[in-house]
Amino acid sequence: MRLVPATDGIPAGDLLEGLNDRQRDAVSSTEGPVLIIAGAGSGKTRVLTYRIAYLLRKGVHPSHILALTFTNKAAQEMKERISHLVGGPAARSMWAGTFHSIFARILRAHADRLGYTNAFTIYDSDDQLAAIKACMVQLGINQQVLAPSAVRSRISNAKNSMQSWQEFSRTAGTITDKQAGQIYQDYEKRLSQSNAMDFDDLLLNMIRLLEHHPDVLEHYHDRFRYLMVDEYQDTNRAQYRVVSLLAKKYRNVCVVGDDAQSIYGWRGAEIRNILDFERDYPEAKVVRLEQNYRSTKVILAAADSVIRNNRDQLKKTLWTDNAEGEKITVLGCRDDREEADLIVKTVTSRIASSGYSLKDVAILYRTNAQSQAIEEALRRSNTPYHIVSGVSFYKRKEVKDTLAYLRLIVNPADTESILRVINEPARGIGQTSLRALQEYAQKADVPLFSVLTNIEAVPGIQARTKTAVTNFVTLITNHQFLAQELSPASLAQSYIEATGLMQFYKLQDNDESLDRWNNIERVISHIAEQQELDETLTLAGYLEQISLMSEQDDPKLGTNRIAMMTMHAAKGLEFPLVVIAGMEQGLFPLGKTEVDPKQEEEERRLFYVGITRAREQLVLTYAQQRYRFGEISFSQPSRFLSELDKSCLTVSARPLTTTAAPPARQGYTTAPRPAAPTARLAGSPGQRSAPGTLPRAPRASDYMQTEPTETYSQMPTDDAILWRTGMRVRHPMFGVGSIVALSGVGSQAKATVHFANGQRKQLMLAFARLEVVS
DNA sequence: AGAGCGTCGCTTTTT
DNA sequence: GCGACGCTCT
Repeated sequence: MRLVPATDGIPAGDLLEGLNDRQRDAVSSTEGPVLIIAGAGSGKTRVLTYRIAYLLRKGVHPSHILALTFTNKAAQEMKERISHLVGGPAARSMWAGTFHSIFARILRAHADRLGYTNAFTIYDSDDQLAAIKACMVQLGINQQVLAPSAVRSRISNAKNSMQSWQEFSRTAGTITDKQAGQIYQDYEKRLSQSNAMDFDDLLLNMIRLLEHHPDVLEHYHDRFRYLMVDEYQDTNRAQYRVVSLLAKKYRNVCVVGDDAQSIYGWRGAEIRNILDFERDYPEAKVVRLEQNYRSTKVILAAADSVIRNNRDQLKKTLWTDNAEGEKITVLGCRDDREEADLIVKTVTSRIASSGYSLKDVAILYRTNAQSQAIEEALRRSNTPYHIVSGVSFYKRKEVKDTLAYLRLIVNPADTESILRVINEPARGIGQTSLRALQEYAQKADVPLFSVLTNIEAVPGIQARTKTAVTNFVTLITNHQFLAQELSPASLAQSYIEATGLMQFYKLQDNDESLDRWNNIERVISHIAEQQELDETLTLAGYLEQISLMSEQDDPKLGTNRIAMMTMHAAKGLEFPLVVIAGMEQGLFPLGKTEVDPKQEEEERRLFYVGITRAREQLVLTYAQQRYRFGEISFSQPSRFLSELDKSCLTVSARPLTTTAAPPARQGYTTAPRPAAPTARLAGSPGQRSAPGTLPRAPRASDYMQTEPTETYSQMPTDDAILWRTGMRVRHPMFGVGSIVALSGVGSQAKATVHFANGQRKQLMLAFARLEVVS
């Protein structure tokens, strides 16, 4: 629904046309604190972007606006939409990004004030865990008794609520608490010695910076005169604190959120922040956006019937002018495999009957593990799909090793990275030596790297090991030097070659090691690509981008395939047809939520988020048994199903296995299925779900041809290009060349390319980002 | 020092 | 069902 022509040069007043009264109010209330309670589908993003555009049209300089979001995707979208409204240059010079990336940028500029250098490394949760384990080893704390991951979440929780290790230890009662406090203390020391910050530190250090350096605070007060915070219900105490600090002078702070969509409590988010806004800013203007433009009446009613079961909820009434819509289908299945097949069957038949195209469909689930069974079913039926998960590539061992090597160029003090790669590939620097070196570093109170550079001074290290260490140090320092003159991509290329990592995988020459080798190539190509997009890109900048990224860049956007993702990842998105799979006790709601009503409420809000992603049709499925942790487990339908308003539902308790049943999986039998226990769900168990048709305007996608002949996964198998020898191609790194030979088939297909610069390379077509040059 | 084998725990969700 | 980790053997 495009309400305002997105052209440049319209006066500010025209931005308000086509908005409803409440939206207009929210957009034009630019001065002073504003709280916008934005229900699902109420045009929140539009209001936010229009509000910024409105400010700009009023003459506010873009650099005086700061917009904080929760995900990169949201920030990206906001910038794009603003540049449509007011033009690219203005949009580019305003600051919009995630809390973490904006703060990282500010902290780099003032790192010296806090005792870091501006080359500081950002530790992800795996680095955190490695550091915590190392601390525990040094403290002699048994990891069987106290799980490192438990310590990590306790430290993170403490940091999120701005509790220092001193405070943490002071309030520690039990022995475990005291141990955790000790680990917290050592961990902090370890990170600062590594010139590293974890995610939580990006927030905490921002607070320290603003609180202890009045000149810096003053500077940012005048810099950011208008603050905007999206998804305010997901902010934690530390984020809240930064926002209050920044808003203190001008008090032009506008926060947008929906308490019903708060789903990050496990990460320290405080709904309290949104509930307390009016207390913090008594003069605040409160705007409620309650008209929903997204969903049918049925879907809204269903969502409302669920969320009503939560106690802690701001009262609001969502309504819509949209059509009544179709009832929600609930499908009971025998097991996860049948569930997957049924989802595919239902989706494909609705695509045929309702004129949807593949990209109109989303399959949502609670845990990533559930995607597997559904993926298989989609692949069997040759239905193109796309998994929004993103992180997995960067979690691979070889990718992490590569990045660790690169991080050491920028910040050699990074102990976690040293330990990760110093013997990868094996260089004869074993655990015994490493332990000695670390102990020495700790006693001398210096970073591990400086011990390595001065290895001769360390007693008790074998001569052979010393040579190996010296070579390792030289490898890094040499390339650090080279970094001055080479571009990030060329540097990475020669450096990673020199580490022996690629050679190591190449020599093994099996499918798996070749895969790993290719993944390393992909990282290097990726740097080359990014460098092409941004000529000023530095290696440090690239690494920061990677460490703060989520499922951001979405190469499959706009392609016609079914989307699969967790409900968390689906927040902020919408689809005409949504399937939510795995509606079972123990899976959704996940875990043992009976014991913790607060947790159950969060799960319920997550369900609310899932339901409200749907515009027209919603399908819910559950299975009586499914594979979990490698074995079959049995479960009851989710209690959330019974909370849904019965008048919204159509239930098919017995799945319709009209076509030949899939062959039974090994390990269990396909005995005749007993009637599903769904009598309490709705009045008509066993009724066939008949998808009716919701009248709607034809859209472009209706006429698009879909050819479900290829299988896609999240790995970059590009839409089939017919490669031929003699073809002219471009590689992001090596430039233009021509294909001189082809070998292998399918995912193993390789091309030998002769590049214009004289290089000859064999490249895996599935991975190398080759473009055809015409 | 490093390879090989067995055990354990694990899956929430993300910056 | 898989991967990370620890123990043992060479």
